[in-house]
Amino acid sequence: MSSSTYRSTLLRTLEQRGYLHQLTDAQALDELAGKEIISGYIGFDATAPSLHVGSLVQIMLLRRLQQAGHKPIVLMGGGTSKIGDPSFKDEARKLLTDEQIAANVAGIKRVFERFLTFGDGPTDAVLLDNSEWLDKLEYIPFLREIGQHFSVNRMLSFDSVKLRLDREQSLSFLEFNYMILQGYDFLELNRRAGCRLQLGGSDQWGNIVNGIELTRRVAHAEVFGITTPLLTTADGRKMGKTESGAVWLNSDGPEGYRLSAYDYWQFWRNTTDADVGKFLRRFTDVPVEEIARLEVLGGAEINQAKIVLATEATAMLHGREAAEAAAVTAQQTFAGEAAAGLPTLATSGEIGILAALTGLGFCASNGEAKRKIAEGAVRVADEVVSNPAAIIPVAGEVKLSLGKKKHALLTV
RNA sequence: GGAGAGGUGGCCGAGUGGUUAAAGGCAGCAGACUGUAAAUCUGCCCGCGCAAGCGUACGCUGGUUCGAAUCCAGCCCUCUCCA
Repeated sequence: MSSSTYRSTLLRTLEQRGYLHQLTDAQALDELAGKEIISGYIGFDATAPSLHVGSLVQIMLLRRLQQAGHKPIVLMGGGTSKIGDPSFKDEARKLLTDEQIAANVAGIKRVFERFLTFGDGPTDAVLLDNSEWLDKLEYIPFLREIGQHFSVNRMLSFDSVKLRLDREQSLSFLEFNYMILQGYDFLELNRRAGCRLQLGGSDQWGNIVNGIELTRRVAHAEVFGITTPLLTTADGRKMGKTESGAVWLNSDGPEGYRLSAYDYWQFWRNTTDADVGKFLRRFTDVPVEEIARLEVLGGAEINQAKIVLATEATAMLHGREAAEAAAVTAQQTFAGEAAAGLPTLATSGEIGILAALTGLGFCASNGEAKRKIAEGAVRVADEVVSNPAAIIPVAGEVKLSLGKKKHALLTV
């Protein structure tokens, strides 16, 4: 791809950094982006207390939008989360209560402030919640105004729905309406905020196109859509899992929905060679020329690029200081030292090896911990532990390791 | 409403009375090799227990049986065709 395809900064950047999959009326959008500030939005689910890296492409997309001199709108799906997006999902989602959703929205909001500048200026980001308009909808007026513009025949032909039907899985009417409500969001944002652009993952194409058509028919406004390629790792796996589960963006928040800055750094550090360039372009602000230089490093030298990736990505989310600290901790740890900055577990002066492994979340059960000990994967102060009944005396700090990558400190 | 098919461990998918905590695959974890990479090979992969063993588990609830994921009844849910 040459950068000469587009003239606007926005589209050129997006193309260069690998965010473009499909877009509607590229020409017109390119032209528009070149001459005025565009408000563009992305919808985010509020089904968990934190977003995870799976949403990071979208978050970065809004950041790029703002960097290119446009206005990002973060649309929290407080309303649509009450339904659940059925797109490409095999089964209906559990329905959440209003309280759960409100709590989730609050947790998610904090992350955006790290990536976007919010405020009242023309290109400052704003955050809206679609429950603001969806909650108040009245059924009959809605059907008359909006429903008449949707053809069921057409909706059934969308991949997102077709897939579900082809696989003989049920799709409730509730879920079927998701598409309509999401389309309605675009119309509403166009009316309220002059929004002209919706961005999203490639699985959102159908929903986005619906919104565009609805807005054109009802508001007679020309609006646009962009989707990003589905992000998978080079070996075809879906991105966003680590040894210990999902890669959450929040480092605070409820147990099970957070990930420390150190672990976040590690996640990026462990990137597959083949993905390093791709990730640097998408998830950091490192200039493309610099990335071009880094990504061609061969052999063990590519690790330099991974460190840059990890540090830059972590700095964006958790701050420069936390990122540097994670880098130092990692460097020391993998050089065999007991470094400060590792996850810690407080003890009362001694602790059973099994309790330590489960307490840190390294193992899910005592049984698993025992298996790992039997496999010779567990080390205390770099000495392999072979006795599952071992009690570790903890004076000061003791390093506990599972495998090569999981390390922690036991403290008093 | 009628007829048929089906609901198995994170996912896919075998299994139709005991040897089944349930084949196989995927995903995951660990070991070896490496560069905290990939590929490959090896081991592990419901919980508790040092172990013998115990407890849970095949949509739900009961039943038959010495013994059920497997048989029977009722219920719930899904799919296909018909009305």
